[in-house]
Amino acid sequence: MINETVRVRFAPSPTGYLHVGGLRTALYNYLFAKSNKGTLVLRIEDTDRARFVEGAVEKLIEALRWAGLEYDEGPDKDGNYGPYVQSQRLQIYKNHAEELIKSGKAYYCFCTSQRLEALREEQQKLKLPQAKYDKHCLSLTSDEVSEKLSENTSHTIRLNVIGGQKISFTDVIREIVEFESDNVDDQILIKSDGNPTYHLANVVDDHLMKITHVIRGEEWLSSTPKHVLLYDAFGWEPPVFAHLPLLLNPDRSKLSKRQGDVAVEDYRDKGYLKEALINFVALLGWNAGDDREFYYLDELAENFSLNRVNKSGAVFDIQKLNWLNAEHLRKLPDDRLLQMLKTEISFSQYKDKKFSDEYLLLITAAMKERVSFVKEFISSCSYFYEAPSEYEQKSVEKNWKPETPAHLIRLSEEFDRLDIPSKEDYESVLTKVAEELGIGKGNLIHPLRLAVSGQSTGPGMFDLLYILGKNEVIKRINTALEKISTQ
RNA sequence: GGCGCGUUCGUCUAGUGGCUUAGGACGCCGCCCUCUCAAGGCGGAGAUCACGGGUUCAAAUCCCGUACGCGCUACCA
Repeated sequence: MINETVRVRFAPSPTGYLHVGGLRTALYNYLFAKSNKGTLVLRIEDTDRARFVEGAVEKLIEALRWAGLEYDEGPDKDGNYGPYVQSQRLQIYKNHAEELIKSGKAYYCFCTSQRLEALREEQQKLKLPQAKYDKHCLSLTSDEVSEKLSENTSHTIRLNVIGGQKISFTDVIREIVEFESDNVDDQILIKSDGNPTYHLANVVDDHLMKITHVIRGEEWLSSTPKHVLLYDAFGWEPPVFAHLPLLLNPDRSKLSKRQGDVAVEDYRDKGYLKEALINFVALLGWNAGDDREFYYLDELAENFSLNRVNKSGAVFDIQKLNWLNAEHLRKLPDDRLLQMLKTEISFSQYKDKKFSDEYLLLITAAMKERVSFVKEFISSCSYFYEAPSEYEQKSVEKNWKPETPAHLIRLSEEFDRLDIPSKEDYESVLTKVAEELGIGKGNLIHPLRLAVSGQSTGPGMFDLLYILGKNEVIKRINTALEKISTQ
Protein backbone atom coordinates (compact mmCIF):
# COMPACT_ATOMS: atom_id res chain seq x y z
CA MET A 1 0.00 0.00 0.00
CA ILE A 2 2.93 2.27 -0.67
CA ASN A 3 1.76 5.52 -2.15
CA GLU A 4 4.46 7.88 -3.35
CA THR A 5 2.22 10.92 -3.20
CA VAL A 6 1.14 10.62 0.42
CA ARG A 7 0.86 13.99 2.14
CA VAL A 8 -0.28 14.25 5.74
CA ARG A 9 -0.39 17.06 8.22
CA PHE A 10 -0.30 17.64 11.93
CA ALA A 11 -2.53 20.64 12.56
CA PRO A 12 -2.55 21.67 16.19
CA SER A 13 -3.97 24.87 17.55
CA PRO A 14 -1.39 26.75 19.57
CA THR A 15 -2.49 26.43 23.17
CA GLY A 16 0.89 27.08 24.73
CA TYR A 17 2.14 23.52 24.98
CA LEU A 18 2.06 20.23 23.11
CA HIS A 19 -0.46 17.82 24.59
CA VAL A 20 0.68 14.19 24.78
CA GLY A 21 -2.40 13.26 22.75
CA GLY A 22 -1.19 15.75 20.17
CA LEU A 23 2.23 14.16 20.34
CA ARG A 24 0.71 10.81 19.47
CA THR A 25 -1.30 12.31 16.61
CA ALA A 26 1.86 13.96 15.34
CA LEU A 27 3.76 10.70 15.74
CA TYR A 28 1.22 8.63 13.79
CA ASN A 29 1.23 11.22 11.03
CA TYR A 30 5.02 11.16 11.03
CA LEU A 31 5.14 7.37 10.96
CA PHE A 32 2.55 7.14 8.23
CA ALA A 33 4.44 9.69 6.14
CA LYS A 34 7.76 7.94 6.71
CA SER A 35 6.48 4.47 5.97
CA ASN A 36 4.96 5.71 2.71
CA LYS A 37 7.85 7.96 1.76
CA GLY A 38 5.39 10.80 2.00
CA THR A 39 5.43 14.35 3.26
CA LEU A 40 4.50 15.63 6.71
CA VAL A 41 3.22 19.18 6.94
CA LEU A 42 2.96 21.14 10.17
CA ARG A 43 0.11 23.61 10.04
CA ILE A 44 -0.88 25.91 12.85
CA GLU A 45 -4.62 26.33 13.30
CA ASP A 46 -4.83 29.66 15.07
CA THR A 47 -8.05 31.10 13.71
CA ASP A 48 -9.44 31.74 17.18
CA ARG A 49 -8.13 35.14 18.08
CA ALA A 50 -9.68 34.99 21.53
CA ARG A 51 -7.42 32.09 22.42
CA PHE A 52 -4.20 33.55 21.16
CA VAL A 53 -1.22 32.54 23.30
CA GLU A 54 2.08 34.36 22.99
CA GLY A 55 4.97 32.15 21.93
CA ALA A 56 2.78 29.07 21.56
CA VAL A 57 3.91 28.29 18.02
CA GLU A 58 7.54 28.32 19.04
CA LYS A 59 6.80 26.04 21.98
CA LEU A 60 4.98 23.63 19.73
CA ILE A 61 7.87 23.50 17.29
CA GLU A 62 10.35 23.07 20.10
CA ALA A 63 8.43 20.18 21.63
CA LEU A 64 8.18 18.45 18.27
CA ARG A 65 11.88 18.91 17.69
CA TRP A 66 12.71 17.61 21.14
CA ALA A 67 10.70 14.48 20.40
CA GLY A 68 12.54 14.06 17.12
CA LEU A 69 9.46 14.40 14.93
CA GLU A 70 10.84 16.30 11.98
CA TYR A 71 8.30 17.66 9.54
CA ASP A 72 8.95 18.36 5.88
CA GLU A 73 6.95 21.54 5.47
CA GLY A 74 5.77 24.10 7.97
CA PRO A 75 6.80 27.10 9.99
CA ASP A 76 10.41 27.05 11.14
CA LYS A 77 11.91 27.66 14.54
CA ASP A 78 13.13 31.12 13.58
CA GLY A 79 9.64 32.45 13.18
CA ASN A 80 9.34 32.13 9.42
CA TYR A 81 5.78 30.93 9.21
CA GLY A 82 5.39 30.79 5.45
CA PRO A 83 1.93 29.73 4.37
CA TYR A 84 1.55 27.31 7.26
CA VAL A 85 -0.11 29.47 9.88
CA GLN A 86 -3.78 30.06 9.28
CA SER A 87 -3.98 33.54 10.76
CA GLN A 88 -1.81 34.62 7.83
CA ARG A 89 -4.17 33.16 5.25
CA LEU A 90 -7.40 34.88 6.17
CA GLN A 91 -8.08 36.28 2.71
CA ILE A 92 -7.91 32.81 1.19
CA TYR A 93 -10.69 31.53 3.43
CA LYS A 94 -12.79 34.61 2.83
CA ASN A 95 -12.49 34.17 -0.92
CA HIS A 96 -13.50 30.57 -0.68
CA ALA A 97 -16.50 31.38 1.48
CA GLU A 98 -17.61 33.99 -1.00
CA GLU A 99 -17.23 31.51 -3.81
CA LEU A 100 -19.67 29.30 -1.94
CA ILE A 101 -22.08 32.19 -1.58
CA LYS A 102 -21.95 32.81 -5.31
CA SER A 103 -22.69 29.19 -6.04
CA GLY A 104 -25.55 29.24 -3.54
CA LYS A 105 -23.94 26.70 -1.22
CA ALA A 106 -23.55 29.22 1.58
CA TYR A 107 -25.35 32.35 2.75
CA TYR A 108 -24.91 35.44 4.88
CA CYS A 109 -26.37 35.32 8.34
CA PHE A 110 -27.12 38.51 10.27
CA CYS A 111 -28.58 36.90 13.35
CA THR A 112 -27.25 38.22 16.62
CA SER A 113 -25.86 35.88 19.21
CA GLN A 114 -28.79 36.86 21.41
CA ARG A 115 -31.28 35.62 18.84
CA LEU A 116 -29.26 32.43 18.41
CA GLU A 117 -29.23 31.87 22.12
CA ALA A 118 -32.97 32.49 22.42
CA LEU A 119 -33.55 30.09 19.55
CA ARG A 120 -31.53 27.41 21.24
CA GLU A 121 -33.35 27.91 24.52
CA GLU A 122 -36.70 27.66 22.84
CA GLN A 123 -35.73 24.51 21.01
CA GLN A 124 -34.58 23.03 24.25
CA LYS A 125 -37.81 23.93 25.97
CA LEU A 126 -39.77 22.25 23.20
CA LYS A 127 -37.55 19.22 23.73
CA LEU A 128 -36.65 19.11 20.09
CA PRO A 129 -34.27 16.26 19.35
CA GLN A 130 -31.49 18.63 18.41
CA ALA A 131 -30.76 22.32 18.50
CA LYS A 132 -30.11 23.70 15.03
CA TYR A 133 -30.07 27.05 13.32
CA ASP A 134 -33.46 27.75 11.74
CA LYS A 135 -32.09 29.06 8.41
CA HIS A 136 -33.75 32.38 9.21
CA CYS A 137 -31.39 34.43 7.05
CA LEU A 138 -31.60 32.06 4.11
CA SER A 139 -34.92 33.64 3.19
CA LEU A 140 -33.49 37.14 2.91
CA THR A 141 -33.76 38.61 -0.57
CA SER A 142 -30.58 39.65 -2.33
CA ASP A 143 -31.60 43.28 -1.93
CA GLU A 144 -32.00 42.87 1.80
CA VAL A 145 -28.64 41.21 1.98
CA SER A 146 -26.83 43.91 0.04
CA GLU A 147 -28.49 46.57 2.12
CA LYS A 148 -27.39 45.02 5.35
CA LEU A 149 -23.91 44.49 4.00
CA SER A 150 -23.62 48.10 2.90
CA GLU A 151 -24.72 49.14 6.37
CA ASN A 152 -21.87 47.04 7.73
CA THR A 153 -24.23 44.90 9.75
CA SER A 154 -22.33 42.30 11.72
CA HIS A 155 -22.65 38.96 9.95
CA THR A 156 -21.37 35.46 9.53
CA ILE A 157 -21.36 33.11 6.57
CA ARG A 158 -23.08 29.76 6.97
CA LEU A 159 -23.08 26.61 4.95
CA ASN A 160 -26.52 25.75 3.59
CA VAL A 161 -26.97 22.13 4.55
CA ILE A 162 -29.70 20.38 2.56
CA GLY A 163 -31.64 17.92 4.68
CA GLY A 164 -32.73 14.44 3.86
CA GLN A 165 -29.46 13.08 2.55
CA LYS A 166 -27.13 10.43 3.81
CA ILE A 167 -23.54 11.45 4.36
CA SER A 168 -21.15 8.59 4.52
CA PHE A 169 -17.40 8.41 4.43
CA THR A 170 -14.76 5.80 4.88
CA ASP A 171 -12.52 5.95 7.88
CA VAL A 172 -9.43 3.77 7.73
CA ILE A 173 -9.84 2.83 11.36
CA ARG A 174 -13.63 2.63 11.66
CA GLU A 175 -14.60 1.69 8.11
CA ILE A 176 -17.86 3.20 6.90
CA VAL A 177 -19.38 5.92 9.07
CA GLU A 178 -22.79 7.33 8.23
CA PHE A 179 -24.68 10.46 9.25
CA GLU A 180 -28.01 12.01 8.24
CA SER A 181 -27.69 15.54 6.92
CA ASP A 182 -30.75 16.40 9.03
CA ASN A 183 -28.45 16.17 12.02
CA VAL A 184 -25.91 18.58 10.59
CA ASP A 185 -26.28 22.23 11.50
CA ASP A 186 -25.76 25.10 9.06
CA GLN A 187 -22.20 25.44 10.14
CA ILE A 188 -20.67 28.89 10.42
CA LEU A 189 -17.82 29.22 7.97
CA ILE A 190 -16.75 32.81 8.55
CA LYS A 191 -17.19 34.34 11.98
CA SER A 192 -18.37 37.90 12.47
CA ASP A 193 -14.80 38.99 13.16
CA GLY A 194 -13.91 37.85 9.67
CA ASN A 195 -11.95 34.82 10.77
CA PRO A 196 -12.81 31.40 9.43
CA THR A 197 -13.95 28.61 11.72
CA TYR A 198 -11.88 25.47 12.05
CA HIS A 199 -14.15 23.64 9.64
CA LEU A 200 -13.66 25.99 6.73
CA ALA A 201 -9.98 26.71 7.23
CA ASN A 202 -9.22 23.06 7.77
CA VAL A 203 -10.99 21.87 4.64
CA VAL A 204 -9.64 24.65 2.44
CA ASP A 205 -6.09 24.13 3.63
CA ASP A 206 -6.19 20.36 3.41
CA HIS A 207 -7.30 20.73 -0.17
CA LEU A 208 -4.88 23.51 -1.10
CA MET A 209 -2.00 21.70 0.56
CA LYS A 210 -2.96 18.52 -1.28
CA ILE A 211 -3.34 16.51 1.88
CA THR A 212 -4.17 12.90 1.02
CA HIS A 213 -4.80 11.48 4.51
CA VAL A 214 -6.31 13.28 7.44
CA ILE A 215 -5.10 11.53 10.60
CA ARG A 216 -6.52 13.22 13.67
CA GLY A 217 -8.14 12.57 17.04
CA GLU A 218 -11.52 10.94 17.44
CA GLU A 219 -13.02 14.14 18.79
CA TRP A 220 -13.25 15.18 15.14
CA LEU A 221 -15.26 12.22 13.98
CA SER A 222 -18.57 13.95 14.69
CA SER A 223 -17.65 16.99 12.64
CA THR A 224 -16.40 15.04 9.68
CA PRO A 225 -19.81 15.09 7.92
CA LYS A 226 -19.57 18.88 7.93
CA HIS A 227 -16.21 18.60 6.27
CA VAL A 228 -17.46 16.09 3.74
CA LEU A 229 -20.31 18.45 2.87
CA LEU A 230 -17.82 21.25 2.44
CA TYR A 231 -15.61 19.25 0.09
CA ASP A 232 -18.76 18.47 -1.80
CA ALA A 233 -19.81 22.12 -1.99
CA PHE A 234 -16.44 23.07 -3.42
CA GLY A 235 -16.49 20.14 -5.78
CA TRP A 236 -13.34 18.69 -4.25
CA GLU A 237 -12.34 15.11 -3.61
CA PRO A 238 -12.18 14.54 0.16
CA PRO A 239 -9.02 12.99 1.63
CA VAL A 240 -8.90 9.63 3.35
CA PHE A 241 -9.85 9.98 7.02
CA ALA A 242 -8.37 8.16 9.99
CA HIS A 243 -9.72 9.04 13.42
CA LEU A 244 -7.44 8.01 16.24
CA PRO A 245 -8.79 6.68 19.53
CA LEU A 246 -8.50 9.08 22.44
CA LEU A 247 -5.92 9.02 25.21
CA LEU A 248 -7.67 8.62 28.53
CA ASN A 249 -7.34 9.48 32.21
CA PRO A 250 -7.38 6.54 34.64
CA ASP A 251 -11.14 7.19 35.03
CA ARG A 252 -11.50 6.78 31.26
CA SER A 253 -12.41 10.38 30.48
CA LYS A 254 -10.45 12.26 27.85
CA LEU A 255 -6.90 12.85 29.08
CA SER A 256 -6.89 16.16 30.88
CA LYS A 257 -4.71 18.47 32.87
CA ARG A 258 -6.69 18.01 36.03
CA GLN A 259 -5.66 14.40 36.42
CA GLY A 260 -1.96 14.64 35.75
CA ASP A 261 0.57 15.95 33.31
CA VAL A 262 -0.55 16.39 29.73
CA ALA A 263 2.17 18.57 28.25
CA VAL A 264 5.13 16.83 26.67
CA GLU A 265 7.25 19.54 28.27
CA ASP A 266 6.12 18.27 31.66
CA TYR A 267 7.39 14.81 30.89
CA ARG A 268 10.63 16.12 29.45
CA ASP A 269 11.18 18.23 32.58
CA LYS A 270 10.48 15.29 34.83
CA GLY A 271 13.32 13.46 33.18
CA TYR A 272 11.54 11.21 30.75
CA LEU A 273 13.57 10.30 27.70
CA LYS A 274 12.12 11.24 24.35
CA GLU A 275 12.76 7.68 23.22
CA ALA A 276 10.62 6.33 26.04
CA LEU A 277 7.78 8.82 25.57
CA ILE A 278 7.63 8.16 21.84
CA ASN A 279 7.81 4.41 22.33
CA PHE A 280 5.11 4.50 24.98
CA VAL A 281 2.71 6.76 23.16
CA ALA A 282 3.14 4.78 19.92
CA LEU A 283 1.91 1.65 21.68
CA LEU A 284 -1.17 3.41 23.01
CA GLY A 285 -3.53 2.40 20.26
CA TRP A 286 -1.22 0.61 17.92
CA ASN A 287 0.89 -2.53 17.83
CA ALA A 288 2.56 -4.52 15.10
CA GLY A 289 0.57 -7.65 15.94
CA ASP A 290 3.46 -9.28 17.77
CA ASP A 291 4.86 -9.15 21.30
CA ARG A 292 7.40 -6.45 20.70
CA GLU A 293 7.39 -3.60 23.20
CA PHE A 294 10.70 -1.87 22.67
CA TYR A 295 11.09 0.40 19.66
CA TYR A 296 13.13 3.33 18.51
CA LEU A 297 11.50 5.92 16.28
CA ASP A 298 12.97 4.61 13.05
CA GLU A 299 11.90 1.09 13.95
CA LEU A 300 8.37 2.29 14.53
CA ALA A 301 8.38 3.84 11.08
CA GLU A 302 9.48 0.55 9.58
CA ASN A 303 6.63 -1.31 11.22
CA PHE A 304 3.81 1.19 11.37
CA SER A 305 0.54 0.72 9.59
CA LEU A 306 -2.68 2.68 9.99
CA ASN A 307 -4.72 -0.48 9.55
CA ARG A 308 -3.43 -1.76 12.85
CA VAL A 309 -4.57 1.22 14.89
CA ASN A 310 -7.15 0.28 17.53
CA LYS A 311 -10.64 1.66 17.80
CA SER A 312 -10.97 2.15 21.53
CA GLY A 313 -9.40 4.73 23.82
CA ALA A 314 -6.30 3.94 25.83
CA VAL A 315 -5.53 4.87 29.43
CA PHE A 316 -2.22 6.63 29.86
CA ASP A 317 -0.49 4.31 32.32
CA ILE A 318 2.44 6.06 33.92
CA GLN A 319 3.86 2.81 35.33
CA LYS A 320 4.46 1.39 31.92
CA LEU A 321 6.03 4.66 30.81
CA ASN A 322 8.37 4.44 33.79
CA TRP A 323 9.37 0.93 32.83
CA LEU A 324 10.03 1.95 29.25
CA ASN A 325 12.06 4.88 30.48
CA ALA A 326 14.27 2.52 32.47
CA GLU A 327 14.59 0.22 29.48
CA HIS A 328 15.64 3.05 27.20
CA LEU A 329 17.94 4.53 29.81
CA ARG A 330 19.91 1.29 29.99
CA LYS A 331 20.45 1.31 26.27
CA LEU A 332 21.53 4.93 26.03
CA PRO A 333 25.02 5.41 24.57
CA ASP A 334 27.65 6.45 27.13
CA ASP A 335 28.29 9.89 25.70
CA ARG A 336 24.65 10.86 25.90
CA LEU A 337 24.28 9.46 29.36
CA LEU A 338 27.33 11.41 30.43
CA GLN A 339 26.00 14.64 28.97
CA MET A 340 22.68 14.19 30.69
CA LEU A 341 24.30 13.40 34.02
CA LYS A 342 26.51 16.48 33.77
CA THR A 343 23.50 18.63 33.06
CA GLU A 344 21.72 17.11 36.01
CA ILE A 345 24.73 17.75 38.24
CA SER A 346 24.86 21.37 37.14
CA PHE A 347 21.38 21.81 38.58
CA SER A 348 22.16 19.93 41.78
CA GLN A 349 23.81 20.78 45.08
CA TYR A 350 27.04 19.35 43.63
CA LYS A 351 27.25 21.87 40.81
CA ASP A 352 30.47 23.40 42.14
CA LYS A 353 32.28 20.12 42.60
CA LYS A 354 34.49 18.70 39.89
CA PHE A 355 34.07 15.14 38.73
CA SER A 356 36.00 13.61 35.87
CA ASP A 357 34.17 12.03 32.94
CA GLU A 358 35.80 8.71 33.81
CA TYR A 359 34.43 8.89 37.33
CA LEU A 360 30.92 9.76 36.18
CA LEU A 361 30.97 6.99 33.61
CA LEU A 362 31.90 4.49 36.32
CA ILE A 363 28.88 5.66 38.29
CA THR A 364 26.49 5.28 35.38
CA ALA A 365 27.88 1.85 34.57
CA ALA A 366 27.41 0.75 38.16
CA MET A 367 23.95 2.28 38.56
CA LYS A 368 22.41 1.81 35.12
CA GLU A 369 20.48 -1.24 36.11
CA ARG A 370 19.26 0.26 39.34
CA VAL A 371 17.62 3.47 38.14
CA SER A 372 14.76 4.56 35.89
CA PHE A 373 15.68 8.23 35.53
CA VAL A 374 18.89 10.12 34.92
CA LYS A 375 18.40 12.20 38.05
CA GLU A 376 18.56 9.02 40.10
CA PHE A 377 22.22 8.72 39.17
CA ILE A 378 22.52 11.42 41.79
CA SER A 379 19.59 11.03 44.16
CA SER A 380 19.83 7.30 44.72
CA CYS A 381 23.61 7.27 45.19
CA SER A 382 24.67 10.58 46.67
CA TYR A 383 27.61 8.81 48.30
CA PHE A 384 29.44 9.01 45.01
CA TYR A 385 29.37 12.78 45.24
CA GLU A 386 29.98 13.32 48.94
CA ALA A 387 30.83 11.24 51.99
CA PRO A 388 27.77 10.00 53.88
CA SER A 389 26.75 12.25 56.74
CA GLU A 390 24.22 9.81 58.09
CA TYR A 391 24.04 6.06 58.34
CA GLU A 392 20.86 4.17 57.65
CA GLN A 393 19.60 3.28 61.10
CA LYS A 394 18.07 -0.06 60.19
CA SER A 395 21.29 -1.25 58.68
CA VAL A 396 23.29 -0.08 61.68
CA GLU A 397 21.08 -2.12 63.96
CA LYS A 398 21.31 -5.15 61.76
CA ASN A 399 24.92 -5.09 60.62
CA TRP A 400 26.95 -3.13 63.13
CA LYS A 401 28.06 -5.76 65.65
CA PRO A 402 30.41 -5.28 68.60
CA GLU A 403 33.19 -6.93 66.63
CA THR A 404 32.58 -4.79 63.52
CA PRO A 405 35.00 -1.95 64.35
CA ALA A 406 37.87 -4.40 64.72
CA HIS A 407 36.97 -6.04 61.41
CA LEU A 408 36.83 -2.75 59.58
CA ILE A 409 40.13 -1.60 61.03
CA ARG A 410 41.66 -4.83 59.84
CA LEU A 411 40.21 -4.36 56.35
CA SER A 412 41.30 -0.76 56.26
CA GLU A 413 44.88 -1.73 57.09
CA GLU A 414 44.91 -4.40 54.43
CA PHE A 415 43.49 -2.00 51.83
CA ASP A 416 46.11 0.55 52.76
CA ARG A 417 48.86 -1.88 51.82
CA LEU A 418 47.51 -2.13 48.26
CA ASP A 419 48.94 0.04 45.53
CA ILE A 420 46.16 1.38 43.25
CA PRO A 421 43.89 -1.59 43.91
CA SER A 422 41.62 -3.09 41.26
CA LYS A 423 38.19 -4.56 41.98
CA GLU A 424 39.78 -7.95 42.09
CA ASP A 425 42.35 -6.76 44.61
CA TYR A 426 39.64 -5.56 46.94
CA GLU A 427 37.81 -8.81 46.52
CA SER A 428 40.80 -11.03 47.25
CA VAL A 429 41.75 -8.98 50.28
CA LEU A 430 38.27 -9.15 51.70
CA THR A 431 38.00 -12.85 50.96
CA LYS A 432 41.31 -13.47 52.67
CA VAL A 433 40.34 -11.49 55.77
CA ALA A 434 37.01 -13.27 55.99
CA GLU A 435 38.73 -16.63 55.80
CA GLU A 436 41.25 -15.69 58.47
CA LEU A 437 38.46 -14.51 60.72
CA GLY A 438 36.48 -17.61 59.96
CA ILE A 439 33.36 -15.69 58.97
CA GLY A 440 31.28 -15.32 55.83
CA LYS A 441 32.08 -12.50 53.44
CA GLY A 442 28.69 -10.98 54.05
CA ASN A 443 29.69 -10.24 57.63
CA LEU A 444 32.32 -7.89 56.30
CA ILE A 445 30.53 -6.60 53.24
CA HIS A 446 27.39 -5.29 54.91
CA PRO A 447 29.09 -3.16 57.54
CA LEU A 448 31.66 -2.03 55.01
CA ARG A 449 28.94 -0.90 52.63
CA LEU A 450 27.27 0.94 55.45
CA ALA A 451 30.54 2.61 56.40
CA VAL A 452 31.43 3.84 52.92
CA SER A 453 27.97 4.64 51.57
CA GLY A 454 25.74 5.10 54.59
CA GLN A 455 23.22 2.85 52.86
CA SER A 456 22.35 -0.80 52.74
CA THR A 457 21.72 -1.00 49.03
CA GLY A 458 23.69 -0.15 45.96
CA PRO A 459 26.09 -1.54 43.39
CA GLY A 460 28.37 -4.51 43.99
CA MET A 461 30.71 -3.96 46.94
CA PHE A 462 33.92 -4.16 44.97
CA ASP A 463 32.62 -1.85 42.23
CA LEU A 464 31.72 0.59 44.93
CA LEU A 465 35.16 0.44 46.54
CA TYR A 466 36.91 0.69 43.22
CA ILE A 467 34.92 3.74 42.13
CA LEU A 468 35.45 5.57 45.41
CA GLY A 469 39.15 4.79 45.47
CA LYS A 470 41.42 3.56 48.23
CA ASN A 471 42.00 6.85 50.06
CA GLU A 472 38.36 7.76 50.13
CA VAL A 473 37.41 4.28 51.31
CA ILE A 474 39.86 4.40 54.19
CA LYS A 475 38.80 7.90 55.11
CA ARG A 476 35.15 6.87 55.16
CA ILE A 477 35.86 3.79 57.25
CA ASN A 478 37.54 5.97 59.84
CA THR A 479 34.70 8.46 59.87
CA ALA A 480 32.18 5.67 60.24
CA LEU A 481 34.10 4.17 63.12
CA GLU A 482 33.83 7.44 64.97
CA LYS A 483 30.30 8.34 64.06
CA ILE A 484 28.55 5.02 64.30
CA SER A 485 29.96 4.04 67.66
CA THR A 486 28.71 7.29 69.10
CA GLN A 487 25.44 7.24 67.25
C1' G B 1 -31.93 14.93 25.08
C1' G B 2 -29.90 14.05 19.87
C1' C B 3 -26.04 12.08 16.82
C1' G B 4 -21.59 9.25 16.50
C1' C B 5 -17.90 5.92 18.28
C1' G B 6 -16.40 2.22 21.49
C1' U B 7 -16.54 -2.28 25.12
C1' U B 8 -10.80 -9.04 25.84
C1' C B 9 -6.89 -9.68 32.92
C1' G B 10 -6.18 -3.30 37.32
C1' U B 11 -3.61 -1.03 32.69
C1' C B 12 -1.62 -1.46 27.35
C1' U B 13 -2.90 -5.26 24.14
C1' A B 14 -2.76 -10.40 20.78
C1' G B 15 -6.89 -12.57 18.60
C1' U B 16 -10.33 -11.40 11.71
C1' G B 17 -15.29 -18.67 12.86
C1' G B 18 -12.18 -24.41 14.72
C1' C B 19 -4.69 -24.16 16.30
C1' U B 20 -7.68 -20.81 22.70
C1' U B 21 -8.13 -25.04 29.12
C1' A B 22 -8.15 -16.83 25.65
C1' G B 23 -1.45 -15.41 24.42
C1' G B 24 2.15 -11.30 25.64
C1' A B 25 3.68 -6.73 28.30
C1' C B 26 3.42 -3.24 32.65
C1' G B 27 2.14 -3.55 37.73
C1' C B 28 1.57 -7.18 41.91
C1' C B 29 3.29 -11.89 44.45
C1' G B 30 6.83 -16.08 44.90
C1' C B 31 11.31 -18.79 43.65
C1' C B 32 16.33 -18.89 41.50
C1' C B 33 20.87 -16.07 40.97
C1' U B 34 23.43 -13.14 44.82
C1' C B 35 27.45 -9.23 49.39
C1' U B 36 22.66 -5.66 49.34
C1' C B 37 19.44 -3.36 45.85
C1' A B 38 18.52 -3.82 40.99
C1' A B 39 18.92 -6.28 36.33
C1' G B 40 18.19 -11.23 34.47
C1' G B 41 15.84 -16.27 34.59
C1' C B 42 11.64 -19.21 36.15
C1' G B 43 6.75 -19.46 38.08
C1' G B 44 1.92 -17.57 40.23
C1' A B 45 -2.48 -14.79 41.03
C1' G B 46 -5.39 -11.93 37.66
C1' A B 47 -10.39 -11.88 31.81
C1' U B 48 -17.51 -16.18 33.04
C1' C B 49 -13.93 -11.96 26.05
C1' A B 50 -20.02 -5.79 28.95
C1' C B 51 -24.94 -8.33 28.94
C1' G B 52 -29.03 -10.91 26.27
C1' G B 53 -30.63 -13.16 22.02
C1' G B 54 -29.73 -15.29 17.35
C1' U B 55 -26.69 -17.54 12.78
C1' U B 56 -23.43 -22.00 12.65
C1' C B 57 -21.57 -28.76 13.56
C1' A B 58 -18.43 -24.76 15.92
C1' A B 59 -18.34 -17.51 18.03
C1' A B 60 -14.11 -13.32 21.86
C1' U B 61 -14.46 -13.51 16.48
C1' C B 62 -20.71 -12.85 12.16
C1' C B 63 -25.96 -10.50 12.96
C1' C B 64 -29.66 -8.02 16.17
C1' G B 65 -30.96 -5.77 20.73
C1' U B 66 -29.76 -3.81 25.61
C1' A B 67 -26.46 -1.64 29.09
C1' C B 68 -22.43 1.16 30.17
C1' G B 69 -18.46 4.49 28.81
C1' C B 70 -16.57 8.23 25.86
C1' G B 71 -16.76 12.09 22.05
C1' C B 72 -19.49 15.85 19.53
C1' U B 73 -23.77 18.79 20.00
C1' A B 74 -20.24 27.09 20.13
C1' C B 75 -19.34 33.02 15.81
C1' C B 76 -13.37 26.68 20.41
C1' A B 77 -10.21 23.80 18.11
